[in-house]
Amino acid sequence: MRWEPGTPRRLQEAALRLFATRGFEQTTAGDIADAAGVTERTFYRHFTDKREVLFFGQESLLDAFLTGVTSAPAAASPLEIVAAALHSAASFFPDERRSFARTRASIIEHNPALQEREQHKLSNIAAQVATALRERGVAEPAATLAAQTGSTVFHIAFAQWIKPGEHRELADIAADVFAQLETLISAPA
Amino acid sequence: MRWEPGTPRRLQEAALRLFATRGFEQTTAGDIADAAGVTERTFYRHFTDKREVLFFGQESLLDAFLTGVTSAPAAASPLEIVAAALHSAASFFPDERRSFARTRASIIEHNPALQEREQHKLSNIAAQVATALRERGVAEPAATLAAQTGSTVFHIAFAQWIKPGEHRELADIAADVFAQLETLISAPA
DNA sequence: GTCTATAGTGCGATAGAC
DNA sequence: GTCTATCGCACTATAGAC
Repeated sequence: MRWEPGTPRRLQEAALRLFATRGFEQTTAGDIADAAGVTERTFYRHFTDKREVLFFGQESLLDAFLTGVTSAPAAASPLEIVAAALHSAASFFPDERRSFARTRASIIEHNPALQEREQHKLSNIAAQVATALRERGVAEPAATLAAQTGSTVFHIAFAQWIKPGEHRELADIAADVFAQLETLISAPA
Repeated sequence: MRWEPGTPRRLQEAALRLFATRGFEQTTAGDIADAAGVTERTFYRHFTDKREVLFFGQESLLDAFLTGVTSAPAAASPLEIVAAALHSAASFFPDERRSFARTRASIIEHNPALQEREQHKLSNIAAQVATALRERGVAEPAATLAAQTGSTVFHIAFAQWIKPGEHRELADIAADVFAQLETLISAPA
C-alpha cells in the first residue's frame, strides 16, 4: 500500500496536539502535514481550510439531529420533535468522547476564527433542522424558532457536559436545560 | 487638510459597492483602498480584516441591547428584560436603514465567510446580554438561555424586516415573533 | 506537485495637527 | 516638540489555480 490509511484522522490528531501545545496561529498547515507524514498539499486536499481539520468527524452530528426529527411520532408538537432531535444528537457524544471534546473546546475557546467556524456549523445544523421541521408541516417562523431554540439548548448543555467535574450524560443535561427553558418562558412574571 | 475625514465610512461605502457588483472574493483589499483613495495598508489600519469593513457602525447595536437590559424595570422577569432589550435594539434600525441593510444582507448571504462573521457578532452580543442578565441577578443557565433566545428572535425578525415587500417596523415584527415563541413553547402538545 | 495571488503583519519614514 | 494618520516596503502563510 502506498499511503497509510486514515490520513484525515492522523491529520486531525496531529493538529489537535500541535494546536493544544503551540496554539492555532502558531501552527502552520505545513507543520500539521509534516507531523502526519504528508505534504501541505495533501492537507488541503482533505480539508478546505486550516480550521476545518477540527471539524472532521462532525458530519454525522447533523445526521443525528435529522434522524431525531424524522423519527419523532407523527403527533409530536414542534417542541417535542426538537426534544427528540436533541436526544438523538446527544447520543453521538458518549462518555469516551468527553476528553477529546474538552481538548478541542479549549483550542476553539482561545481563537475567535475557530469560534466563528464552530458557530457557523451549529447554525447550519439549526437551519437544516428548520427545513426538516417545515417538511413535517411546521410553518414559519415556528420552524426556525424551534430549531434555533434546540440549537441553543444543545450548545448550553454541551458546554456544561465538558465542564471539569461534570460526569452526567449529555442527554440528561440537555433534558435539564430544556426543562429550564420551558420554565423560563412559560413562568408567569 | 492632507486627508479627507471619515476614512472608515468611505472605505465601507466603496467596499459595499464593489462587493455588490464584483463579489466579495473578487474584490481585493487593495481595490477597496484604491476606490476610497487610500492605500491597502491604511485599509488594514481601520479594519482588522477584509470582512470587518461590513460591520463598521454596528458597534452601537450592542449598546442598544445592553441599554435595554439595564433600563428594564427592576421587577421584570428575565424574558421581559430580554423583550426590553429587543425593543431597544430594534430602534437602531429605522426605516432609512432598510435599503442599506438589504444590500449588505445580500452580500453576506452569498459568502460563507461573511456569514460566519455575522453569526459570531450576534453570538457575542448574546453573550454580553447574558452577562448583563447575570449582573441583574439572573442565574445560569437561565441567563444564557434568555439571551440566546432573544438573539434568535432578533435574527428572525431582522430577516423578515429586510424581505422584499415588508414595510412593518422592526420592533413590531420582533414583538410578533416573540409572541409566537411564547405560543410555541407554552402551548400544550 | 509547482506556482502564484492575496490576506494580513511588522516596521521605519513622512506629513500634517496641536 | 508630541501625537496620530498615512505610506511604502518586505515578509509569511493561506489557499486556489494550473
